[in-house]
Amino acid sequence: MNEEIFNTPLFNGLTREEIKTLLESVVCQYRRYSEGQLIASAGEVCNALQIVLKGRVKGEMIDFSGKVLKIEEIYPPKPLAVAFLFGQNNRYPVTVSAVVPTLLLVIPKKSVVSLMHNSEIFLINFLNAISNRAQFISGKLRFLSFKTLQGKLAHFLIEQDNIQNKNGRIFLSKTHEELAELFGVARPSLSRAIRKLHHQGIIRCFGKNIEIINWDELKNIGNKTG
Amino acid sequence: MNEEIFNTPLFNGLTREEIKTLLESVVCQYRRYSEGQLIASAGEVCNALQIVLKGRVKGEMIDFSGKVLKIEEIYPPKPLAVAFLFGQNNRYPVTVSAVVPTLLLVIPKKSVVSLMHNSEIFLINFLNAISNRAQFISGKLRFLSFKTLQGKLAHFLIEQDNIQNKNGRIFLSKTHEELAELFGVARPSLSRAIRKLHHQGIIRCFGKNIEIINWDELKNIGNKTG
DNA sequence: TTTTGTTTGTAACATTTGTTACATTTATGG
DNA sequence: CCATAAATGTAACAAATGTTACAAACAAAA
Repeated sequence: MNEEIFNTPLFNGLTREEIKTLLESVVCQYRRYSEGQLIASAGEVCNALQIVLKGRVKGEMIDFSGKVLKIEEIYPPKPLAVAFLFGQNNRYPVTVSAVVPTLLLVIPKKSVVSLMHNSEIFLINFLNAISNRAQFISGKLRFLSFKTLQGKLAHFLIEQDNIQNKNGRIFLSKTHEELAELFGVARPSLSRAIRKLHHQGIIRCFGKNIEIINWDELKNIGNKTG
Repeated sequence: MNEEIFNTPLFNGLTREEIKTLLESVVCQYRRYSEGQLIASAGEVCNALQIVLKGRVKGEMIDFSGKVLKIEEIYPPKPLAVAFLFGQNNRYPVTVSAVVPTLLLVIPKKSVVSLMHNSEIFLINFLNAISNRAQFISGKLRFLSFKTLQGKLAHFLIEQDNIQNKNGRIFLSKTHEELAELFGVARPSLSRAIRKLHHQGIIRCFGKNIEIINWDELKNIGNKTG
């Protein structure tokens, strides 16, 4: 039995013995994939829970015209597409393949239901997993709902201040390039937006450190959402 | 017992008797709200499942500066914030209030867990509800990821054709105003985008009817995502 | 230190979208 | 049928962002 199984958030709060017993009570299997091998195509029905135990897996969105668009990577010991096992349209939204040699634990939908019946802890963990996913996407969506770049930036800075809790002194752990990517804009545009806030006397910049000076104004800018 | 309870998707596949028995086995209550009354504030911990049985409920997002931003309305017999009952950050993302006099069925989180234990059908229904929500948001996110208006429009038209399945003949059930709102752009901008596709010979317009002529080009436009 | 590559600042210009305004068409009620 | 309101087409201009290019600053390695 692979060691990573015991670290999966889905089995959080269960002892090793309990996990073993649970898994022995249902049908499930290991599956190995070689580098680059296809795991599931976008649109394919998702009828099993898959947990990455070794290696790495990526999801790619393929466009109407066949161009590859976006990538999300999943590392052990995380499950894969939890929010697409149930629901009306339970199909993979992306094409999934192994980045490196990968080991998956595959648990058929029926077995997942059995597990939820046999263990309330697993049930709660599974609900948490889906909910976390929904909440994560929901946050992203809210972020994108800010129409202007200034709005996104202001929102981001305020959020970062909440997280870092350094009283208006924020350290950017990402490069401008990465931030621009996150915001969905070009890098020079982000530079401009930062410069503008600086010139307006709302923030002060020292390299990767930013200090918020005028809170009221910053919050007002975050205002314009659409 | 309110009639709408038997129509809730969460009790789909259960007989009236089964639903009655189930609900009598757990703690839950009705709650009435008058017009405009606050049901839950954004940020408040969500520790009960709420089902709208009568009336109407709205969710409003409130901004850093206190301005109201977006509204989503929920009608009977739908549940409220299913994706925020579990998960790490199980707090209401929006402020919820009653639009008209409203009756809610409130089922505490613990009772929900009991229900899932007592009825596999309810369990599956609940999983479906959360998953549907996640899938819905996920789709919206993918939609917003198209950077250009032309891209969004192209994506929308192709999607509509898939849904309506009329071989490239699409009927718009929404006004341009509503579509523009959906796309997050101004109405004249949407008009321009449509006109452009028209002038390029990619689509033909007859009032609310649109016909796709050049599929390849349309798909190529949807290509530009970011 | 020098060298090299990465990150950042900034400018000029192109493109896209927003805003406003108004004419035209299309529904709707009387 | 007319009268009115709503929805749509379109133009002119403003504002925001993308694109490209290059220089300056910084970091890591030789």
